[in-house]
Amino acid sequence: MEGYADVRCDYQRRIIRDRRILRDSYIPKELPGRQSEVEKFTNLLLPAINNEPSLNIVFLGKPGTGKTAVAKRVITDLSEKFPSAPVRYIYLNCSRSNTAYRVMYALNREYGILVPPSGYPYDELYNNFLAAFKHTRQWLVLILDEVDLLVRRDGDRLIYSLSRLNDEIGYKDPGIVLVGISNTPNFLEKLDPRTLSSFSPERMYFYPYRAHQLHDILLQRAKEGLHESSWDDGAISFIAARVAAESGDARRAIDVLRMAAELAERDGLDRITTEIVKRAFKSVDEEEVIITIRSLPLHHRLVLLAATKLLLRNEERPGTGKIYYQYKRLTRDYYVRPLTLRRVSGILRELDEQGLLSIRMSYGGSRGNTKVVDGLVLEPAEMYQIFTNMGFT
DNA sequence: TATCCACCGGAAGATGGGGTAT
DNA sequence: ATACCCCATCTTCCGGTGGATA
Repeated sequence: MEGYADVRCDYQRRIIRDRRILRDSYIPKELPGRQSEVEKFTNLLLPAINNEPSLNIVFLGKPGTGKTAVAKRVITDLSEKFPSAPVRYIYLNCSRSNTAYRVMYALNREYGILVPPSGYPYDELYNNFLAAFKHTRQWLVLILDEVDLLVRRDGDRLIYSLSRLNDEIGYKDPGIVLVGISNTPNFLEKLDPRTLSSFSPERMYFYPYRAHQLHDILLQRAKEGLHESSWDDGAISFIAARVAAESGDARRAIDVLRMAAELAERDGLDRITTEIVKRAFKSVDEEEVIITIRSLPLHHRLVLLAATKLLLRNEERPGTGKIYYQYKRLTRDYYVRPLTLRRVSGILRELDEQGLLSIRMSYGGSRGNTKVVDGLVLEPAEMYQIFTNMGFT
């Protein structure tokens, strides 16, 4: 796919001006629909800039609601605007640093301490960090993105020790401002009460974008990233309306715009139309599924394939038992030892969380209670096609 | 109303892989 | 060589679960 992209660029660049702007990682100067959040977050950090205690903060909201964008926008703006403030900003994504140890490892590195990525006692890294932090005499604004992943995997000991730190530090000394970003709205309920009471963050809720906000976001990306008059206004409104109806996820809306631009260029068109956008929705769904499956371990793939095969055979709502049986046959074909039922049950849950299939509980009385697969993200035939393209049968 | 089906899901421990320090 | 540390993934064990059934 990458190879084709290069060729395409050589002979046809009628639509896309700057591909980077069509990615969700690009953070524009202005964030449409999130100006008040930018303002609120900025104000919450101002005390630290003035060398005064500042509240901890948590961003709560579904994916694609602008949490990361607001956080990054504000810290880059603040560090440019107040370059000599006694504040240091660190952004960490907990999908990579998903244990307390790894976060501490990252913090050690940020403060110039070289430690091995594993092998040391956690407490030693913590003490390293504490000493270095005190030595700088600067406030630390620590943004932990996707912090719910960290807590789910490793508990809340990191949040506990970092928020407790402020109490132990001298009254007039610089402290830590913890900013947690969570995709799960009930994140705070999962914390230990003791942790919650010393963390006790100011909550900022991020709601799904509405159609007009998505429209503004898309228009901004189009103006910056696409050539002039290379899109129909109707096409952009269509994306905004449909994404608002299904999720309000700006990341998805931007993805669709990017895909529509690529499809239009590939077809040699000079503008993005509503027709192209409709195709782009389908391509984005499929692209996402393929990427997800590629990142799946073997047994996850086999479980998904087992469910797909059953659905393909018009088996309605297969339960864990049937899926496990089918999965065991697949493991024979691939000469691997099958995992236990307990594990496969867990894998089904994980596939559900990744959005590849959807699971429902079935209370079947004398036939027992079990999880039941309601359906796949794609049609079973499409899913099966993806598997065969990957060499599974 | 007690029982029982067929699986649920938490807890704990095993396994095997990475590492440091002495 | 030995003793310790971190970590993801899986197994083992086991007390639930809720409606159909006897």
